[in-house]
Amino acid sequence: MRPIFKNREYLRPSYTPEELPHRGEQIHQLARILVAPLRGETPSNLFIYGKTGTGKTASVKHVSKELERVADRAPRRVEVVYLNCEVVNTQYRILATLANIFLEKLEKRYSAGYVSSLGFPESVPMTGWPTDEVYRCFFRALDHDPQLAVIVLDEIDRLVLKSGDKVLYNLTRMNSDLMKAKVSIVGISNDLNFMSYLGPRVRSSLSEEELVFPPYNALQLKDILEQRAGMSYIDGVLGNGVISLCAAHAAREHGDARRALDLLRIAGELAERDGVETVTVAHVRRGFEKMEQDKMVEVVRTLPSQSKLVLLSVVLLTERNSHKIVTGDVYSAYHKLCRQVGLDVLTQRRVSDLISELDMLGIINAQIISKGRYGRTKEITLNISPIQARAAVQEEHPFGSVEALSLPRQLTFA
DNA sequence: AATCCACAGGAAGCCCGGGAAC
DNA sequence: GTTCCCGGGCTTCCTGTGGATT
Repeated sequence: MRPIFKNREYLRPSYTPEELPHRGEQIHQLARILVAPLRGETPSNLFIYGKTGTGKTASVKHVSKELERVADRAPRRVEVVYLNCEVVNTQYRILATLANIFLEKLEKRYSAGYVSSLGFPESVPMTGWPTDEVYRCFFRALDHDPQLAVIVLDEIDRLVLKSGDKVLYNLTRMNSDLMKAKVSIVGISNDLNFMSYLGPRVRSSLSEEELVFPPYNALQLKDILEQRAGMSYIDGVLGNGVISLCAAHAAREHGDARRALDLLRIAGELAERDGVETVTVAHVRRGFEKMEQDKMVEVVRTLPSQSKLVLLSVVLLTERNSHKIVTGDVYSAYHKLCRQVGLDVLTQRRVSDLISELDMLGIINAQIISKGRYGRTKEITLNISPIQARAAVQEEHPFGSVEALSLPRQLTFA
C-alpha cells in the first residue's frame, strides 16, 4: 500500500512555515515597527492581540528570524528572545531565564570563561536568589555591549494573571537606566481584556504600538490548508472537497488555523488507518467527530468528583440496561456509588442541578418528559462513548479502581 | 373533571474558603 | 493578625406541572 503522507510534521502546530498567507499586512506592520534598531533607533514596545490560531506567534517568529538575519550588517546588534509565559510565568523565572540567555550569548561572543572573568556567576539558578540580584545580573549582562534586545512575551496574559504586572513594569522601565543597550517588549495575548489588568503606567508603555490579528475566513483558511497540504500529503491523495470542508469547519470555530490543520492531519491519519489511499470528506467528518470527542473527554477529566460520580452512574446504567434512564435511577445509583467510595451523598435537588450542568456541557442529554400518572422527570442519554467516559472519570483515581465499582442487582429493572 | 405521580426548578439561607480592608 | 465581605456549593422547603389514570 502506498503511503499518503509525505511529511505530516508540516501539519503540526509546532511547525512555523516560511510563507504566511494572508498575514502580509500584519508582517509588514511588524517589520516596520521592529526594523527601527537597524537604523540605530529603539523600536517601540508592541502589543499584539488576536484569537488562538490567527498566526500571531508564527508572524512574530517569522519577522524576528528575518530581523536577526539582516541585523548582521546593522550598526547595532539585535537579539530577539522568545519566552512563552505559560511556561515561564513568574517574575523570578523570567528574569533568571533572560539573565542566563544573555550570559550565554556573552560567553559565545567572547570566549569560554569570559563571563566569570567579569565577576558574573556561571549561570543564575532557577530558584534561590533574591529577585533584585537576578535583575542586576540580567541588567549587567545585557548592558555589557551595545545591542537591542527584543523580548517577546507570548501569552503575556498568563503572566499578569499569575504574578501581576511588576515584571513588565521593571522591563519597560529599564531603558532609562541602560547605558549601551536598549530593550523593547513585544507582548502577545489572546485576551482582549488583558490591558485592563495592567496598571496605567505599564499599559501606556506596553501599548505604544498595537497590532490586531483578525481571525481567518474560510477562503483564507483554504489557502493556508492548500499550501500545507502540498507539503505534507502525496500529490493527489486528497479527495474532492476535503480542504474546503476542513476550512469551513474551522471558520465556524472563530477562524482558528491550528484547528483547521489538526483536522486535516487527523482526517489523513484516519484514512491511513483504514488502509485506503485517498482522504475523503467522510474522513474529515469522522476527524471532526473525533476532535469533538477528545474535547469532551478533556471536559470530563476536569469535572469535580461529585459530578464525575453522577456521570459514572449514568455510564453504569447505560451499560447495564437498555431502558430509559431517568433522574430517579441516576440518583439511587449515585447514592450507592457514594457509599462504596465513601463520598458524601448530596441531596436529589443538588444532583438534579449537576445533571443539568452535565447536560449544558453536552456530556449527556437530559430531556424533560412527562409519563402522565407516573410523574414528570428527565430522560437521560449519554453523549459520549461509555468506554471513553469511564476512562476519563477513572483518571487520577479519585475513587480507587472504577472497575471494582458496580451497581447492586436490584437496580437492574426487567 | 379531578387526581396524583415523580420529579423540575425557584427562593432563602447556611457554610466555608479566599481575598480585601482595617 | 483580625474582621468583613463575597461567591460558590450545598440544603431545606417549597410550588409548579403534563398527562395517564380514575
